[in-house]
Amino acid sequence: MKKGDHLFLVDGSGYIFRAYHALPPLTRKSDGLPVGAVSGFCNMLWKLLSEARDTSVGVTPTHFAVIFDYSSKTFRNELYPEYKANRSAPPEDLVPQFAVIREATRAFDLPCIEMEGFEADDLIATYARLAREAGADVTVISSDKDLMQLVGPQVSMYDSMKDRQIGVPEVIEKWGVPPEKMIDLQALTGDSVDNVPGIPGIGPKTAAQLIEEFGDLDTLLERAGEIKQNKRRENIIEFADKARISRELVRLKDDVEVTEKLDELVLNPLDGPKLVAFLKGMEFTSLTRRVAEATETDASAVDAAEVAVDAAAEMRGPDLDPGKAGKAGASGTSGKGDDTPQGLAKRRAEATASAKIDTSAYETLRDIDQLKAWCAMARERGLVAFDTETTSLDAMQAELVGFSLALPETAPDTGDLMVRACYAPLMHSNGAGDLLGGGGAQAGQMPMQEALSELKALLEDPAVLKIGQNLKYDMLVMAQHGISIESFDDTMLLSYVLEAGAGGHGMDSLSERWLGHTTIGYKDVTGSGKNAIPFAEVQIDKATAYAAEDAEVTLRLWHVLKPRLVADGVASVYERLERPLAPVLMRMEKHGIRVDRQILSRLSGELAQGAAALEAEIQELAGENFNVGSPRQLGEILFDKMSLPGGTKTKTGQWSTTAQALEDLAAAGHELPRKIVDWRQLTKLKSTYTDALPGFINPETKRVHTSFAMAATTTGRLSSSDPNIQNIPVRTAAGRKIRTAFIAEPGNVLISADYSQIELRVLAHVAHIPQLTQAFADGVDIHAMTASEMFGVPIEGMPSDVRRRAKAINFGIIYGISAFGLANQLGIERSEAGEYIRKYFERFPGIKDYMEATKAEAKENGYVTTIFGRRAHYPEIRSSNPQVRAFNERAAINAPIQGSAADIIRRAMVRMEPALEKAGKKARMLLQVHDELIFETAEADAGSIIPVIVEVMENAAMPAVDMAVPLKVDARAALNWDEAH
DNA sequence: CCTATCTCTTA
DNA sequence: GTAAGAGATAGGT
Repeated sequence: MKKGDHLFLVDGSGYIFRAYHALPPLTRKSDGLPVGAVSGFCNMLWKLLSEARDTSVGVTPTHFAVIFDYSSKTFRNELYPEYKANRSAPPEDLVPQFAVIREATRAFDLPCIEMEGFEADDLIATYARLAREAGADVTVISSDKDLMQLVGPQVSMYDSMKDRQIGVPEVIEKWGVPPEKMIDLQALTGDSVDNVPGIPGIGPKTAAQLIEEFGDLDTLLERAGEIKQNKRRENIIEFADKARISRELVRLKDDVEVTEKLDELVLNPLDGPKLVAFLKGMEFTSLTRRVAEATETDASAVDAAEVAVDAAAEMRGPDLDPGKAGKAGASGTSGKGDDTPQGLAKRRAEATASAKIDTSAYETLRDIDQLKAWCAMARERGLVAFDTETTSLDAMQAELVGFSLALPETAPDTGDLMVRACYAPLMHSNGAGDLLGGGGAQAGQMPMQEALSELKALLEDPAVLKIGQNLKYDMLVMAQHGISIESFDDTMLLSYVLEAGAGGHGMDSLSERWLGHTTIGYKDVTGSGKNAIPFAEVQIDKATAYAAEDAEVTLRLWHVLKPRLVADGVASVYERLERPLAPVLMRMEKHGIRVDRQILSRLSGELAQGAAALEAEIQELAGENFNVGSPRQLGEILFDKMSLPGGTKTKTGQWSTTAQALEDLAAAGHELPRKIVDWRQLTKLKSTYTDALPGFINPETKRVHTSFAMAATTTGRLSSSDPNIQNIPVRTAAGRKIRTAFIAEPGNVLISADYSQIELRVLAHVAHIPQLTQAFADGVDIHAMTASEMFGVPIEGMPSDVRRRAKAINFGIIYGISAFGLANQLGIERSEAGEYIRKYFERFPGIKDYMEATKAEAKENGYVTTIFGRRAHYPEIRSSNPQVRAFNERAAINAPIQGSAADIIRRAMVRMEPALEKAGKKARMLLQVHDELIFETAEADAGSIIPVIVEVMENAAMPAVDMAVPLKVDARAALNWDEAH
């Protein structure tokens, strides 16, 4: 930037609030998204930019930036904890607009700048100073008096709503003091909106007069005794300290270490189609037309952009209200009269939890008319809790035994929530195999088909919200009967979004936690162990108490948890990453993957042979027969009997026989440990995979249907079980053979598409590491680049060991590195590992900053956040036990990285089916392995489908987050998983 | 029969 | 150093 340049700085946050209050309320897009403030903001930007192109107007910007508040927690809160403490929460319909306005800024191709710990005003002050020092002129687009201290010969302000220029004369005219005295003036008057104290009884007029008389604040405070008016004199003397604090609060910080440099703010020509796409998506018809004309864009040829209601704004929503949010969340008061989302959520929780649950009051639906009556009531209410009872935990093999419903009612006297619940038994039978014959249906059950057709009408009615706990399971059960569940909420997912890491999300623990109610256990009705009976054989009255209670508890949980979604600012995580994924995963599980029984059986035989041969050799070398699979017996043989050196003990005092320990012994020339390692590999592969997998082949579908758990991990990853397909071997040749058993149907192929280095890319983005960002932009080998930076070795011809070390360090960083862990991984001394880490931090100082900031955030809030707003809770990070604490710190450092990557692939999965549909190709998504998606499709279609898959995956973060680093996806098709991967 | 411990597989 | 699930053994009930 140079003399003659002109920088425009838009006070985005200030503008949002002004536009919101100035414009007619309740301007909404057709999908209900409130967009009034967005509309005002876009019109303002367009006006500024189109005038900028009109050279007849005097002022034309060469550089441009829009600045936002990041959160209200700034250095000012350290100075004065009450700062902005009386702010009320932003209006509910404004909250979602914060994110959209950032999106709008990007659509205009303008830099969108915000920084944690600083207000927009500080960033504006900093850029204004930098530009001034470069000799350029500055216009601040705002009318906020807090910014008037910046006005001077090179800096002026512009009130875009009143179309008014604010220079030095205007400041003097309005406030009676020149801009440089504005700080002193505000120190005296204070600010009730921001809770800046000032001096009581002094307003702008008196303040200006005092400053005129004494020159500045310090002089005034020194000579306050000279003031004639008694009360005024006393107040100034008494509250002198408050005035000094106030001065520091209103003084803008103009030396923030900003990341975007001035030259990056240069104003580029508008990208017409991009902006038109956004405006079209927002349904701003007249602005769309104006922009299309001015940029010569054919609006009809541009697809409307998806509008982001992203997490970032919701994250900040409650932050804007530290006072009330904090009080409502933490104090024990009932929050009566508190109309913030936090207050409402709290009142709802208290009212719901205080109610008694009576499991003897449930209705059993015996005939179809009773069911019809309940369905009619559900339609009237528009919402119903629903739960299925089945014969199996495996939803693919489960038979429907009955279902329960629960409806909300309002108590006439107190207005509290009351719940009516019922159970409809469908397939209960008498115990089979006893002397009386048994096996017949229990009396008083309605015909299955009629019941199902009533149920279908209810579940598929989008006007009735279905509430369930782990509804993916019920969806799968109902899908077997050709029934889908159309609009729904899931209490398990609500709980997961609200408090992943803070406790379990099963119904029993949720009921204890939120309702203080202990539910009837499944085992209480079925018995356990060898006395257990199938649920279908449970007496109907007992089943009614159990099943209807589940529906009631689910409904009550929903009443408690759903309002907290908005109160806690995590609604978009639920709406975009959790709820829409449930039916997607349901279909993946339902489809399953074909597994070749013959291949596994052959492998089992080979493995058995190999293991048997090794076992014989092992017994021979050991000189006795022992259980090779028993670590305890093995440890005694190796370290007591044979007295091999270097043995270590586990925490329970047993000899450690880990693969690493055995490898070390093998390296020292001992034959036995090597054979143990080999034997373990073979038996592991056999027992866990080749023997176990065939047992998961569904007899009906002949395919394997894993179960994906959506609420199992703290970070947002999925987990897989029954069988776990996320740990199928890949690293060794022997292990990979197991993957060859995962095959496509004849005529089909499997496609595997996986993200390349997604976690390191996320790290580069969240920690703002320029070298990493550049390396990914250039597509260079990231580990080699790291090695080159650290060890000064050129990338060309780098020894593989140097790269290996750098790779271990990169992974270590993601895992919250410790010298101990890195030393272990690389087999080097801890001191050497510590030296590597020191060097790494020296070369990439941003990483250290990121780690410290993340730890501090976790300690402060009890949780950390992904780039999409998902929270991972670490309550034990404040533990007094240093080991526990350190472990939680590492986990907290890892969670935003692992979790953001998990969010990205979730977004891809949610968008994948519509994208494939739109491309007109039939392809089924089958599996997810953290950074990889597996599909099956007709062989002839693979070539045309791969680009669609890659496109969806690589753009999955957009538009909610515009990553600083490109995402890269590799995809391949083959007849089996091993070759596709 | 249930649970804890140890080990090993994946990203 | 992060995140998972699962099998075998051993020891309690």
